[in-house]
Amino acid sequence: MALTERKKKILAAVVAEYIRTAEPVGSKTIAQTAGLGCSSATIRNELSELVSMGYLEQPHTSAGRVPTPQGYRIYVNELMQRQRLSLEETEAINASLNERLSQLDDIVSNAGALAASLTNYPAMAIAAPPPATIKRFDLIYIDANTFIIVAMMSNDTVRNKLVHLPVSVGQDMIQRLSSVFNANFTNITEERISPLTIRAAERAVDDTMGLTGVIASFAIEILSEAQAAETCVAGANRLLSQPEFRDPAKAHALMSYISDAEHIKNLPEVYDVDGEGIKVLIGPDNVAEELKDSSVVLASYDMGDDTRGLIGVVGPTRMDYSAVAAKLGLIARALSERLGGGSAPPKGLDNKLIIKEDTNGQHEQ
Amino acid sequence: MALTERKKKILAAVVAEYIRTAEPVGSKTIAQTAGLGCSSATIRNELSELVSMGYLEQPHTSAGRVPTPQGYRIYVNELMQRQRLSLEETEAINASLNERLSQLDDIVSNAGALAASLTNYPAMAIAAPPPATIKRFDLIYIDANTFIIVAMMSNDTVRNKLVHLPVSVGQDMIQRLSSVFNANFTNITEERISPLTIRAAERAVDDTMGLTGVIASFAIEILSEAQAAETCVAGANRLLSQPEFRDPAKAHALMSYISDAEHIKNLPEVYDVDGEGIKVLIGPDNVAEELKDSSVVLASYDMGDDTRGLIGVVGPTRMDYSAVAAKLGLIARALSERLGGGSAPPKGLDNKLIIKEDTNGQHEQ
DNA sequence: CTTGGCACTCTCGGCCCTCGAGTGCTAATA
DNA sequence: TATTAGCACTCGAGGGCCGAGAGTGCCAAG
Repeated sequence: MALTERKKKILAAVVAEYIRTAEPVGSKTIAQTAGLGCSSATIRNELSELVSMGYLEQPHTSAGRVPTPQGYRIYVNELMQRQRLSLEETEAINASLNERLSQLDDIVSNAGALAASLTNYPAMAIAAPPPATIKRFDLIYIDANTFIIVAMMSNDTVRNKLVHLPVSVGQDMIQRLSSVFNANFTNITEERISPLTIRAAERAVDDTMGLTGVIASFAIEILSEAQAAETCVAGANRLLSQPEFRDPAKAHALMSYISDAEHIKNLPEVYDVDGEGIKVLIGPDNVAEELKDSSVVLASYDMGDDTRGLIGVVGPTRMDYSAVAAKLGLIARALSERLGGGSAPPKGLDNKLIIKEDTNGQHEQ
Repeated sequence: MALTERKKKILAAVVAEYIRTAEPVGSKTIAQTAGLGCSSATIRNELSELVSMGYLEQPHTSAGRVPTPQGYRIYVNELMQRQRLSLEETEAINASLNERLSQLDDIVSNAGALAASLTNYPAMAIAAPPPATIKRFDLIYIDANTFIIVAMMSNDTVRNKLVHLPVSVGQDMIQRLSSVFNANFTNITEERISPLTIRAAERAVDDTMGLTGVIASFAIEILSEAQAAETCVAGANRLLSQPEFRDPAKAHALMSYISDAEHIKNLPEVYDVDGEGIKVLIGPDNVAEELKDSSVVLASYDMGDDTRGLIGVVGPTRMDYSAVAAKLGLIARALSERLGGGSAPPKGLDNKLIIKEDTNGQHEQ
């Protein structure tokens, strides 16, 4: 049986009210709020049909109705009115975006943190960059025992490493190493670097001190890092403000699950979000057992370099889909605008320097 | 009144048992477990004195005893036997350490994650590095529109930035910029870089395109970043496995507090942990209102370069202090061994290359 | 000083009851 | 045929009551 117009209105009202209050919704409430001119008895009849159609259910005989996952599905796909964010909200979001993204240190984790703070649900962000290669090596000679490897990558990031040597090395050797690596180790993928090619390079520069190996392993390391998906999870604690996680055991289970970036990285559903769209996974839609009682909303954005980034939010099935979708959509669009658009410089920056950078200093022995 | 030997034993038994079970401890339990040959009636007398001395309290008249913060204090300072970690545990910890720290990407967050997973409490890690300066600039000319800035810092990390120019620049200009910056902007702190000095440099190289400003702002940026304390919080969700956080409101409050690195960074108590010691802050010892019901255990370790790092753990006052102290101590010692010891290379590595590195690539427009 | 004994206190869990929200059904009505 | 008012029914939440059990404090005897 198809949904009559009135059934749709009633279903929408039930879902909206349940999202608001987290309590089963009764016929009387709907008669009052939904504003269709009929009595609660009529609504009751409709409700019980919606139950038998599988869109609603009753926790027990004398309780109100609660949406089923199918009910949410219909709501999300057809009934929900696209929430128009108020001007203030849009402003606020843009302000946060500007503030957070001015220091573009780590887009992934910033996008995640932003989504979490705007939606008040735990958020995650993923970026799986396209395979990168090294475009060019530079070896900077510091002193007889020290040099720096600088590698410029095909995606225009730069990586470096400081090498201290227990033995002395001449500037000429550094020179030779540099040209051999530029000749043989640029524009190739990780798997093309083999012990064989390394031995060959070693012989070519007459290296008896293992320098070739050091540079090669640095190359391997940054190549494999460059293709690893970056993930971040932010604001997991926000789960606790949701009444459905009043039970600490439940809360703990889900929080532990989503707090582990490995889990997120391995979610298959994450990898088929199409283009600009927003994807909503409701309860059992989720593949992971731990998420079967929760919902996930995902939005993708253009990171430039043919990369798409993904931001998402996790919450109870009783999630405020329309607000979340609106906010994620806004963030995704804003990010696409800022980062995307191929290699053309973003408007308004034409006469400024365009900079890609690599930062962060660490130690290693 | 001083604590008699027997009172000490009884107090220790109460605290230990309460830590184990999270339930008030009765006189009978102690008579049986503590193994001092006297009856529960005797213990009762002693217990009530311990109550009037302020080391124990009763939730209600007919319940067992629970330690007060002062009780924990005495326990931690005098009564607790230093837990000897079993061989397996030590092995396990060392194994994790080796695995996690082999990729020394980010010591701070790795140390935090490690402490959390070993103790099963939320953990935090902080490192406030000593002020660093730039030792040397290298500008790598890529093409007429592109160059890379490489800055080697006094703490032997290397930072870099890729600069795209909307105009063409000759290799000679890059050359000149490099020598001016090496002459005027090395070995100085951030505040010594002023608009004035930048203007001077600009004139010196005859720069009309703002290149000087770009390099100078990069210098400012990395100098200020280098002196910012790095912080990380890991495993906040572990709080939920503690019975004292069965109440979601409490759990949420504390989790939100500790999940925010800014809060952690600003904890004053964090900054006066002396040398090798382990510091235990019990309930009201904490300055932050949010931590008054919880305890914090802190251990510091030597990161080399005269820097001390800090790892800590947050939990209910009913924390297993002796296990936590033992584990944090072990981690701190292991880290000190690996990272510390001034600039002398760690033993066993003498004939290997010693490497300090800087990695991580990012974008900026 | 210690200890067995005993009365007392307080919490916890189970049980019962009432209250109220909400339903489903029926019969009357438009 | 669709709607509605009315009414009996169901079920859970909350409150009060009670008994069991754990633990205490005190007393008098060893």
